[in-house]
Amino acid sequence: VTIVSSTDTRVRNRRGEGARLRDDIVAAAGEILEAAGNPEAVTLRAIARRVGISAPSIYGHFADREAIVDAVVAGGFAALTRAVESAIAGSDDPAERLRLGCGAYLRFGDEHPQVYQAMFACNGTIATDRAPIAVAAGAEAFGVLVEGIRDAAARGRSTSTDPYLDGVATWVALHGMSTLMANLPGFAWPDRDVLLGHLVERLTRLR
Amino acid sequence: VTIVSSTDTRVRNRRGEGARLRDDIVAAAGEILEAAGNPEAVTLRAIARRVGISAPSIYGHFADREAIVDAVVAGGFAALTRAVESAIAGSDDPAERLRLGCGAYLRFGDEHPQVYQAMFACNGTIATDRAPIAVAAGAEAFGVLVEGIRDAAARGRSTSTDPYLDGVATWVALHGMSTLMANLPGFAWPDRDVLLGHLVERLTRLR
DNA sequence: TGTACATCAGTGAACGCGCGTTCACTGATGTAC
DNA sequence: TGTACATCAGTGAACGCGCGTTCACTGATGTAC
Repeated sequence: VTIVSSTDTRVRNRRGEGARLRDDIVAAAGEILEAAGNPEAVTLRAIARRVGISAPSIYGHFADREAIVDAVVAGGFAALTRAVESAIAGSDDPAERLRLGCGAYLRFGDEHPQVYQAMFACNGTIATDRAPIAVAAGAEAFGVLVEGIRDAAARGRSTSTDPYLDGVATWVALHGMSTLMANLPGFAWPDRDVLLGHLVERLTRLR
Repeated sequence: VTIVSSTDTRVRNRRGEGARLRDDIVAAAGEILEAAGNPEAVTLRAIARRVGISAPSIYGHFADREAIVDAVVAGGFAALTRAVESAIAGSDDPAERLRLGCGAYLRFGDEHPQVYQAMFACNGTIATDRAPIAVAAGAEAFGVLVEGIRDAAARGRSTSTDPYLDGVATWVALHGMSTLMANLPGFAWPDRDVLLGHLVERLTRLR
């Protein structure tokens, strides 16, 4: 167990290296979000306490509080895309690549449930500005999924005749599985891998 | 458009009817949640402004702020169960009943996206106390789904051999579809009913 | 090699705000006699 | 029928808190000469 005391004093960055604080701020924000389970807990003061700086120092790197959460979300999308792409690189078989990719997607949600939630919680009123970020970044990972289904169909491993529709279906199912399992740990869930395999198989129409 | 001015003054309840304020408080909390899109916006003062009372009056009916949100969530579960049950009463055909029930579930999510989100957002740290409520109340609606699949299978309308697993699969897919469509309106969604029909058909194994 | 100086990476105190919650209270409304 | 009184349904002022943000500042670090 690593305990970061709140009385920690950080050594000041050397000249020219001030930008490193930016990364520390984003990392701290992500940790606070993950620990508190709610984006409102990611306050400038909480971040400052965790990093070991004073709150106003943050303004050298971010315009306001919201910009920090946006950076956490952007980092989450980058990490998710990386995870999925490195997972599917593990096989040449199109059906297996679909399974690996979806498994990696779900694993990301398991490991960073609050960041994952924040990534897709740019709902209506609150952060309409962030929706385009999510759409653009998520579109990349989503495109990989659709291409995977198309490829599997072309090579006779899937009976899909509408890869886009099947891709959306698979994605919403994965999303629902990830968020519900995180939020309702008390429910009598079937085995994670059985459920995942079931969804992927039926929705990407593997055979 | 109905505009409820914040300078509205409420007529005081007559003696013995004080409990009516309780319902007004829960209704106002639900409206604020739905309008603001985030549970932190449901403050005692915002509720008081909307109802036309002073903030301390709320303490006659609720122990604290959290209890109000809990009441909204409980009301949401009751309404969801009612909606699903009244929808499936519209047909005797087991496959059609599944479609109708899932359609009603999704419609509830469409019409009350923030309440729906709050119902299932009793994540880890924040409101562990609320998880049992969700599990118990949701279990009722979920049981209806599993029974529906079992019934359809018994009458030859579904090829399901594991109604529980298929029920979970259907549920997580509906949940994912509901929350993602609400949160990412900018995405190029397929037609709502096509996607819904697709998910229900494949996951409950209709034939 | 020494020194004045610009710049960088932050700090500390303070502001105004809305919040949950408490406290003592008020005034209308029913009820007992 | 009248009246004293208990009760009910709230109110108004105040508290302490943590927050985002601003402002003028400080002191170490590198650079020009």
